[in-house]
Amino acid sequence: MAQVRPMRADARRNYERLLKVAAESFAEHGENASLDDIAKRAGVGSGTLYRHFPTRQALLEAAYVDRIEALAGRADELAEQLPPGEALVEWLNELCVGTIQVRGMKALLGSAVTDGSSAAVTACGTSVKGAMGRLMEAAQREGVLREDIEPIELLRLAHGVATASEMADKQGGQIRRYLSLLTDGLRPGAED
Amino acid sequence: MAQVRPMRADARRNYERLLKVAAESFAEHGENASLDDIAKRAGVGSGTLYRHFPTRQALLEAAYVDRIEALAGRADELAEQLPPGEALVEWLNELCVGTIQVRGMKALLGSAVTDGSSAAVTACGTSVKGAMGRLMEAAQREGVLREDIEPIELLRLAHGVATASEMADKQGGQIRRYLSLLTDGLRPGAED
DNA sequence: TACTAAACGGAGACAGTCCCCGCTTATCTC
DNA sequence: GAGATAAGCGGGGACTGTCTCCGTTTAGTA
Repeated sequence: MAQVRPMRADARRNYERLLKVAAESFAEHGENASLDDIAKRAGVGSGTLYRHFPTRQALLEAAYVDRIEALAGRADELAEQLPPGEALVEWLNELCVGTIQVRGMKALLGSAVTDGSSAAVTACGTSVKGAMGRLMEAAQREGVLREDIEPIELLRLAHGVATASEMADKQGGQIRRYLSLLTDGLRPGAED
Repeated sequence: MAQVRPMRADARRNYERLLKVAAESFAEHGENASLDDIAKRAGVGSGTLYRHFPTRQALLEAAYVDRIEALAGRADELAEQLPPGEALVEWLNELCVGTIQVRGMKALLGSAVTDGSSAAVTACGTSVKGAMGRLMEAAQREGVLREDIEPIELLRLAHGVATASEMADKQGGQIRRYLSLLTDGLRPGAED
C-alpha cells in the first residue's frame, strides 16, 4: 500500500464545501444542476470542481453516499422489526420513495445497478446490493419469496417500479400500488 | 372550423425532409440528437426547424407517429392470432422491445403515459392506450388478467419493465424475463 | 409582371461542459 | 522566520447545444 499523504488543508476545505453545495444543488435542481454553478456557489473555480470530481457521476455519488449507506442500514433495521416478507416489501417501498423524492439519487441508484457502470459507482451500489441480498435470503428461507431471482434483478425491477410510479404522480403516491402489482402478479385471484 | 389553407410547396418539402432526417438522427444518436444538426443535415436553417417543430417533443412525436400507430395495429393482429392472455404478453413484449431498441421512442412513449403531458403527445398516446385497453378487456373476459387494473397502469409498468431490462442489457435480452416476473409475481410457486 | 404574405436561414445571445496553464499558497526544511 | 517547491487554485476560453430575431427570399396570385 502506498503511503497517501493527507490532502492539503485548503484542498480538503474546498472538497467539503463542494460536497455540501452539490448536495443542496442537486436537491434543488435535480441531477442536471449546473456544475459551474455549483463551483461558483462553493466559491471555487470550475477547474477545482473538475479536479476533485472528474465527472458528474463522481460528484453525485460523493454527495449521496451517506444517504445510500443509510438506506442500506435501514434494511437491517426493518429486518429486525418485521417478518421477512414485510421487511422486504417495506424496504422496497423506502427504496422507491428515495429514488423518486431525492432528486439526483435516481440517476445514481440507476447506474449502480446498470450493466457496465463504472467501478466507482459499483462501490456505492455494493452496500445496496448487500442489503437487498440479506432481505431476500431471509424472505426465501421463510418461503415467501421465489427462489429463482437475484438481488440485482429485484433492484432493477424496483427502479422500474419507481419509474412507473413517477409517471403517475411525481410525489410517489402510487409506489405501494405498483409495488403490490409486482409482488402479486397480474393474474386474477392475486387481488387482496 | 376555419379553412386551413394548404402549406406552401417549399414549406411542405422542408417539413418532410426534416421528418425524414430527424427519424434517422434520433435512431442514430438517441433522443438527444442535436436539433441544429438535424436542421443542417436537412439543408434548412435552424429557424425553419423550430418553426415547424417548436419543441424536441414535437419533432420526436412527428417522426415516430407512424411507428406508434403500427405498434397499436400490431395489437389487433396479435389478438386475432393468439389466445387473449398470450396476445397481451406478446404485445407487451413488442412494446418493450420498441421502447428499448428504437432510440428516441422511449422518451416519447414515456411522456405519453405521464401525468400532465402535453395535449400533442396525448394524441399519440391515445391509440396505444386503446390497443392496450382492447387486449386487456379480452384477457379479463377470459379470466386470465386481474380486473382491478387500468390500461394506463399497465403501460406505465411496461415502461418500468423496459427500464429495468435496459439496465441489465442494452439489447433488451432480459425483457421476457422481467416481464414474466411482473406477470407471475414474486411469490413462490409462480415459477413455471 | 408585380405584389405580398408566407417562409427561410443564419447570426448571435445565452447556457452548459470541461480543459489548460500561469499564478498562489500550504507545508516542509533549515 | 525565510525560502523552496510542488500541490492546488481558478478563470479564461474552446466547444457544443438551444432557440430567437429579423432582414431577405420566394411561392402563389391577380
